[in-house]
Amino acid sequence: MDSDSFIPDIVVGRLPLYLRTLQRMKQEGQCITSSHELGEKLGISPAQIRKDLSLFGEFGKQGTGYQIDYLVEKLRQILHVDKIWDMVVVGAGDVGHALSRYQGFSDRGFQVVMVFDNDPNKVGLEIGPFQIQSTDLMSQVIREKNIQVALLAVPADQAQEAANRLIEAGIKAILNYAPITLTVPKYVYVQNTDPVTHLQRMSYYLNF
Amino acid sequence: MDSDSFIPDIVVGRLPLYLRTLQRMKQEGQCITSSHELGEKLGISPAQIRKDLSLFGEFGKQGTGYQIDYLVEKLRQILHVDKIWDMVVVGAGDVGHALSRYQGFSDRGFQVVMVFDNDPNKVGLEIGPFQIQSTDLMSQVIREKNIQVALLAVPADQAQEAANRLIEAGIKAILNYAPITLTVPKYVYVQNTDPVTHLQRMSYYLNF
DNA sequence: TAGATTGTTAATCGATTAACAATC
DNA sequence: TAGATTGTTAATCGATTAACAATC
Repeated sequence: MDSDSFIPDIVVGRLPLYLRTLQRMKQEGQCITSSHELGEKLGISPAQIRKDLSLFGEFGKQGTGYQIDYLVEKLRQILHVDKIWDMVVVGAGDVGHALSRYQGFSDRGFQVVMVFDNDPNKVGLEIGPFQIQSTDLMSQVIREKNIQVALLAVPADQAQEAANRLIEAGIKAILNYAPITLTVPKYVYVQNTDPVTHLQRMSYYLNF
Repeated sequence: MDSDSFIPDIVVGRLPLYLRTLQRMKQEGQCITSSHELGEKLGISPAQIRKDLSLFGEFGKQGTGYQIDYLVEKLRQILHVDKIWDMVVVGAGDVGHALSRYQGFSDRGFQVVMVFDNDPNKVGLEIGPFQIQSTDLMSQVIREKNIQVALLAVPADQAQEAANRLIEAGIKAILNYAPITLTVPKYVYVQNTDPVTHLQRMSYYLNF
């Protein structure tokens, strides 16, 4: 291991999958696993899993494998989800609604703390456990609470402008649900989840 | 070009992004673009875009670039979205609800035709423009209508079983919203959209 | 024509895998 | 001990980029 070495982003992208699967094994009462078993479940080669993990340390034991508890803890530290990140939801449509009520965040290092919409008719309405806030207050709240993560669920033609405002207010990571490629500074991280691009990636292989 | 050659999946994965951006340019009235301009918008090198496209044919003109209309049409054919694929939504929770009402499918080659849930208390309720159907009818409907695409939005602990039933009924492509790695035969395509794995990929780079 | 941009080749770069000594 | 599995190196494989002739 060489803890100062550069970690390829493609490796970083696999770590959450390892963590998710390990936590599931743990939940099912399992205590130990191997790169072979984990790879089997994920469709990833055992060698790749060992190589990925070895970039961060030596977490296993020859002849035995990996203690699930310990590896989960290490991965949570590596991915910075050994705390809970506050997030804002921007856009109180159907997607924003689903995100506001999603139960799966808090176990895994995140929580929604506020929901914003620029439609005055929506402001004040209940959405899950939140009251919809005006986007007029957005920058201030983000700055005051030092929020770094945003879930962007506005229509495509408003997404870039909303992203600009979020970044200006200090947001560093955006999970973008709008079907558009955002232009952002290098220090801002974006992940896209447009359902249609995923579908089109599959329809390529389908026959009519 | 060599139309019989194997296309790497990583290339297939970029084509929907090209298509999405080109359709947006078209919508804004633009007629011509270049690999340079497209790459600029997507954060992809011009050489890569030209190379990717050249795997499928010669779509551009030296000195000029690409006719957007023509390239859009070709990409739609390549990705098999020059028709509309029928889809079923499985799971009528918040995510299923958002998917059932999502306005962005039909423009881009897909449409939801039915929504299923195994909760008898939900069956019959309205969800967007649909009535929730019992999963008892699911296999039959999928088979009769020859549906190949499913949006899977059930809780994690029911996802594998639901996937098994879908595959058994003839589903070939699953967009999986459950935070779990599905085990499927090789002829079935799965894309995952777990929001938390995306978030964790970003939190790795964030500082407390 | 001069400038621009394609399609394609060859070179570079990076990621994956095979193999094995170390060791539990 | 014998069997299993790690961490790591070197080899292989694949993807990206640089460069340029062709040509609009």
